[in-house]
Amino acid sequence: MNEINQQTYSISELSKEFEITPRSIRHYEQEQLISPKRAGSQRIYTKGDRVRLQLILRGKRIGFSLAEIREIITMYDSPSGEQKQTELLLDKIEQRRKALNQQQKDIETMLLELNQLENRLIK
Amino acid sequence: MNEINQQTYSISELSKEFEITPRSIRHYEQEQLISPKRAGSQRIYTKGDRVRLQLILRGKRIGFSLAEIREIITMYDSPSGEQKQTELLLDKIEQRRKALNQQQKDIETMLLELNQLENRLIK
DNA sequence: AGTTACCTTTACGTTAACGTAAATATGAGA
DNA sequence: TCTCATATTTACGTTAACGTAAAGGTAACT
Repeated sequence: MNEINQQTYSISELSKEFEITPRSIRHYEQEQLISPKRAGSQRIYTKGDRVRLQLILRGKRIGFSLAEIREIITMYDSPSGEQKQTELLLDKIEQRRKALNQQQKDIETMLLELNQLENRLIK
Repeated sequence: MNEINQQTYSISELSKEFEITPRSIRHYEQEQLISPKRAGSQRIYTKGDRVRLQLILRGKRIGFSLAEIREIITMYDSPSGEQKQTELLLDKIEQRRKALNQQQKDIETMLLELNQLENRLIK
């Protein structure tokens, strides 16, 4: 039992599921964030591609640029072989983490401010 | 003891403190996010303006557009008088909160993924 | 064979958030 | 008075992230 359960998706299927335009998905491909296979000229997306698309959209919601998301993605795709490269990756991971932690703080303060504002209004 | 401790800032002082260009600050003014007083033609920023600028930058770090930030700011400046308006404001607050909660989730998943990636590299 | 529903590539258009340059004003110090 | 630092307004330029045609290919009904 091999080669079974290889579900794939068309571009319109994914665009409907995630509520984005096909144009956006093609744009992400053009920006090297995703690389679907082809059947002739038609793009075919695997489950892995779908996961990657989810990662892209998650990054966008957090406010990352496509360039930043590409950096993250290429970290995932790194051969994980050479030591020097690994150091660099760990560095970048640490940077990302710091930015994300800062965002967490920012979000929490903003949530607090919203609460205060709400209280002012309700009172 | 009134009218004391009214510290103010010039545009370059604020731009240095927050590591942004004066151009950006003027842009925020043009977009109605801040409204400093003037001494002749020169802009003079009060402590309140400074706080507002911090709010702007915090919003930016979270990934908000200037338009969204302006919405939040105008919520703060609302007269808090009419009931109908108040309802609308509470609605918008709720929307903001939902978006922020989603972002918190997104950030946490991304932090988890970074951890996994790191473990893969260290192992 | 004709229409319909998707798909493709190419390419110009648009918006946000500034960058950058030019020309000008102003107060402080040498 | 001259120069320097800092300020102003005006306006065109730039980049990212798509939007929006336009022109055409392909597989499946009718």
